[in-house]
Amino acid sequence: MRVELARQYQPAEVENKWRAYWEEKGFFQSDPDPRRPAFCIVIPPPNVTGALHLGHAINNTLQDVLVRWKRMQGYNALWVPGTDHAGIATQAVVERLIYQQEGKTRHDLGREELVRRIWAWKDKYEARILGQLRQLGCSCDWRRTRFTLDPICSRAVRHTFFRLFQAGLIYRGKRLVNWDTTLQTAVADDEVFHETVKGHFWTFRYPVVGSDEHIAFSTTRPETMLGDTAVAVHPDDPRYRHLIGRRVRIPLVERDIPIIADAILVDPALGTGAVKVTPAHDPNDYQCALRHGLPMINILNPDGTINAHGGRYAGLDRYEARRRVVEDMAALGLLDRVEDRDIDLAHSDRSKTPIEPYLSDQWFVRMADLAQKAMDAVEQGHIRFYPERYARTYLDWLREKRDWCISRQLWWGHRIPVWYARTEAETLRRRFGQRSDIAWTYDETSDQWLICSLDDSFTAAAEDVPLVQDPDVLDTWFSSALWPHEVFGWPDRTADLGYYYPTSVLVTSRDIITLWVARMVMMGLFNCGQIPFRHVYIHTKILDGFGETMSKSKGNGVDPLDIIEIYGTDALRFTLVHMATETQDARMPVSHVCPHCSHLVPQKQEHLNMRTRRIVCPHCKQPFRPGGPWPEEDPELPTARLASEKFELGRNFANKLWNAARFLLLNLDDYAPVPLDHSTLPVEDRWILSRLTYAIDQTTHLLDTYQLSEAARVLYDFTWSEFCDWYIEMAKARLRDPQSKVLAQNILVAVLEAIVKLLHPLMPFVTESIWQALAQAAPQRGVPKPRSAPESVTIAPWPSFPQSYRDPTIEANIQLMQDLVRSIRSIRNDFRIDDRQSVDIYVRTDNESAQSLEALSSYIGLLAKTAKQSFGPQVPRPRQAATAVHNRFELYVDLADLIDIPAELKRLSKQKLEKEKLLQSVRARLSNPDFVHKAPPDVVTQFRNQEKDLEQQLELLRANIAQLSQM
RNA sequence: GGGCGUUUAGCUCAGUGGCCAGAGCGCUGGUCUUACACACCAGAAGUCGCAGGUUCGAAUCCUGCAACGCCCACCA
Repeated sequence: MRVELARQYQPAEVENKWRAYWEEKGFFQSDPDPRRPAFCIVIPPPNVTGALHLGHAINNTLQDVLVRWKRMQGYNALWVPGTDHAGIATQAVVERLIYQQEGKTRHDLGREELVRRIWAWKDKYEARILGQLRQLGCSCDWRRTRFTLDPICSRAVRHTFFRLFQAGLIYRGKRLVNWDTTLQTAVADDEVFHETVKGHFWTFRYPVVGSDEHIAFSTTRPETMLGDTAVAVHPDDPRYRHLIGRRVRIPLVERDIPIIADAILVDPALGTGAVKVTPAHDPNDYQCALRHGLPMINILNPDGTINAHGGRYAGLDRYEARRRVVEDMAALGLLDRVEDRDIDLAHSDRSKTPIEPYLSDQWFVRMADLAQKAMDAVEQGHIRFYPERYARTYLDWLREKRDWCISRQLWWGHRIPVWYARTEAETLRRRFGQRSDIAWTYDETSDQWLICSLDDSFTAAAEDVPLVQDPDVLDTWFSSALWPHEVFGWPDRTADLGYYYPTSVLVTSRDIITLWVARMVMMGLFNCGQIPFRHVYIHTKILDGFGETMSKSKGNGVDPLDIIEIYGTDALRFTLVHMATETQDARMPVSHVCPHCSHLVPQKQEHLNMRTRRIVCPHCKQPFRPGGPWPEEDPELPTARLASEKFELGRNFANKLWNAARFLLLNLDDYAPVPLDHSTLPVEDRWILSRLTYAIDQTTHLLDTYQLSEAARVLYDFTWSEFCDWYIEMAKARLRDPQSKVLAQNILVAVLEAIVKLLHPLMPFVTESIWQALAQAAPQRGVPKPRSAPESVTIAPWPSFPQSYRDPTIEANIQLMQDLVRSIRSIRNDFRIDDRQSVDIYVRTDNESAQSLEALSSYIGLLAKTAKQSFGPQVPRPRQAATAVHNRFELYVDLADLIDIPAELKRLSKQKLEKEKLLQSVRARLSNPDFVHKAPPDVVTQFRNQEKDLEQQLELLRANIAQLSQM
C-alpha cells in the first residue's frame, strides 16, 4: 500500500493528534506491577507564579527523554507531574497585580480574600503550565497530578511537622532574620541578593559616663543607634583598654550602655576601633550579644517604621529617622564626619527592597542529625550526582548544619499547625493525654504552651482551653522537601510508595541543590527511612542572550509555545537536548517576530522585564509589543512571539528524518518482508548495520551516563551523515534493480525503524508520524527476522543488535570508497565539470583495495558521476588528468580537453605543500631519539608508516608536476 | 574572601595526552541531480585566553596570571 508523506514535515498538523492518541491509549499511565522493574521520576514542580519558559522546557524535555527511553527499555516507567504553590513568590505576584489594578494592599483585602484571589491565580496558571507540559510532549501520568497545597500534600506536611515537633526537632526561637518591610515577612538567606548602593559612612561619638571622654565609632545606619546596647572595643587596644567596663550614654534616647571587650566582633585596625552593638539589627552584633548576655532591643515595626523603643523617633520611617538622628547628633556636636561610601546592601529577591536584619519569633528545624544523615547518603554512594562535581555543593552546604527557619509571615501556604495556650499542664493532660495525634510543649520565653496537632478538629474538644493558632505559614521548601514521597500518599504505606519509592533520578538545575535537593534527602530519610532518589542529574541552564539566567521574576523568559509554534515541538526538544552539555550554560539570543511581517527583530537588553511596551518594526514600520511574559493581552498592540534561529537545527533535522522516511515510502510499493542471513549480506548492508550497531551502543551508554547532548549528536550524525548521505544514496541504485530491490527495501526499513526508535525519546512526534506511516507500508519489519511492529513507537522495544554486526574491515572499505568519491567530487568542482558529464577515473592502488573498490564500483559511478573506472596497481595514467593522492590510492581523473594546466598545477602544488608540512612535523618527531625510545612502539610504527606514505605521495606529486609543466 | 565553572573558527558550542583540532549557523563557489533548497556538492576560515612547567609528545595534565559567569560567606 502506498503511503505518501508531505514534502515538508508539518508539526502543527500531527502533534495534537499523537498527543490525544497517546493519552487515549494510556501509554503513560503506570501502576505498580511487581513483575516489572520500576523507573520513576517526580517532576520538579514548577511554581504557579507564571507560565513556563525555556529553562523549564529543557528540564522537562530531559526528563521526558529519560522516561520515554526507559519505557522503551521495558521498565514500568512513571513520571509524576505537579506544581508548587511557591509561597512568597506567588503571593508577591498576586499582591503586586492587585495593587497595580486596584490600588489595594493585602491588608485592605484581608487574609481570606487574598488567599481566595491567589487560588484563582493558581488555577489559571496551573492549567497553563500543565498545558505547556502537554504541548512539550511530556509523557506524564496525568491522573497523578499533584499540587503542593492539595489535600494529599497538606496531609503529608501536617504529619511531617507533627513528627518533627514530637521528636523535638522543631523549636520556636527569637532569631535575627532578613526582614522584608514591603512584604512584611522574613525571607531566607537564599532569597536575598546583594546590590551596591550609594550611601554614607558616619562617625559619631558617645560621651563616656562620669568623664569628659568620648568614644568614637562609625556606622552606615545611624538610626540603629536607638537600639544599641553596648559599644565594643578590642581587649588589647591600648586606646580603649582603660574604658572597658565603663558606660557610655546614647544621647538621643538617654540610655546608658556598657563598653565591652570583644575580640571577635572588633578589628582594631578598622575605623575608630570601636563598634556600636545593635543586637536586634545586625547579625554580628547579635552573636556578640549572645556572647555577652546583652539585651536586644528591636526598634522596628514590621513595616519598617520605628517603634516605641525609638522614643521620640517612634512612628517615623527608618530612613526619615536616620536623617533626624544624624541631624540631632550633629546639633549636639557629636557628629565627627561623613564620608560617601558604596554599600553592598542586602535586598529581598521578591520585593527588591532593602533587607532589615530584624529580631523576631520564628520556627526552626534542627539540622544537626538530619543533615548528617543526608551527607552520609551521598558520601556512602547511595545517591550519585551527575556530573559528580555537584556533590560538593551539596556536601559543603549541609556541613554547616544551620538550623532551617521554616516560618514565613505570609498568608499563602501551609499554616503552621501550632496553637498557643495559657493554661495548666494538668488541663492539657486531662484533655489530650489519651490522644496520640496531639503533642505539646512548654515555651518558657513566651510563658505559654505550644500545642501541635494532626488535625484542626481537636480545637472543638478543647472548649475550656483558649487556643490561638500561629498566624504564620511554612516555607515553601517545607512541602517541596516531601515531594518524592508525598505524591505517593505518604504517610499511608501505599502500594505506590512501596513500588516507586525511592525514585530513580531527580533532574534539576544546580541553583536549587541546597534549597531543594538537600532538603528532600533529609526529609525523605526522616519520614521514610530511605533516600528519595538514586541519581541526581544536574543539567545546563538556559541563559538569555545577555548571559542572564532565565527566570520568571527577571521577565526574560521565552515561552516554549512561541518556539513550538514557529519550529515545532520536536525541533524545540532536539535543540534543547543538543545544548544540554556537561559544562556550559547555554546562551539563547532571541528575536521578536514582527506580528505583521514576520521579520526578526533582535531582542535588546532594554526589552527585558517588560520595560519596553512598543517597538516599531524596522522592516514594515508597523508597531508591536515586544515578546515576553506579559500577564495580559494588549488590546491595542499585537504582541510579538520570540524566536531563535538556534531551533532551525532541530527543525531541519526533523525535516531530514521525515524526508528519509518519505523517500522510503515512495519506494515500498511492493515491499515484502524477508528473513535475512547477516553473513551473506552485501558489503553496503553490513556496513550500515555495523554503523547502526555502534550508534545504538553509543546512544545507550550516553543516556545511561546522562550525557544526553552527546547522544543527540551521535544520532544526528548517524542519521544525517551516514544513513541519508551515503546509505540512502547508494540504495537508489539498488532500488532500480528488481534483483537487489527486495533486500534493499528490507534493510532500509529496518534501519529507519531503528533510527525512529532511537530518536523517539528526543523527537516523539515526528517519530510517531513515521512509525504510523511505516505501519501501513511495512507492518512486518526488522533484521534479521521481520516481526509485527507494536502499535506505537512509544511502547516499542529499544533497539539492540549483536556485537557480531560490528565489522571494522567493512567500515574501513566503505571509508576508502567515500574518500575516493570525495576526491573525485573535489576535482570535478575545481574544474567546473558539469554535473551531467561523466568522467573516466584511473585509480592506482594495491590489489586488496582494488578489489574492495571494484565491489562498490556501481556506487562510485552513481555518487561521483563516473563512466569508465580502472582499479589496480598497474592502471595507466591518462595523458591529461587531474590527480589526487591518498595513502591508499592515487586517483587520476581523465580530463582530456577539459584540462586546465595552470589550474591543475596549482592544485598539485597545494597538495604538495600540505603534505610537505605534515612530513616535516612527522620527521621532526621521528628524529627525536627520546620519542623513538620512549613512545609506545605502535605509535612509533604509526609515524614511520606515515612518513613512508608521505614520501611516496610527495614523489608522485613531484613527478606529476614535472610532467604537467612540460605540456 | 572561599568554592565551582568558562575562555577553541565571525557567532553558538563539541573535543580529558599521539593520525592535518571538529559540528551547527554564518561566509564563498556550484547545483531546483524526481526524499528533503528546512536540501545537495565543494571550499575558505582557528598562534585552542596569557605565561611558565610536567612529558618523547599538551587544546587536553600541573602552577601562576587575566577576563567572564554562578554559588557561598563577609563587609561596624
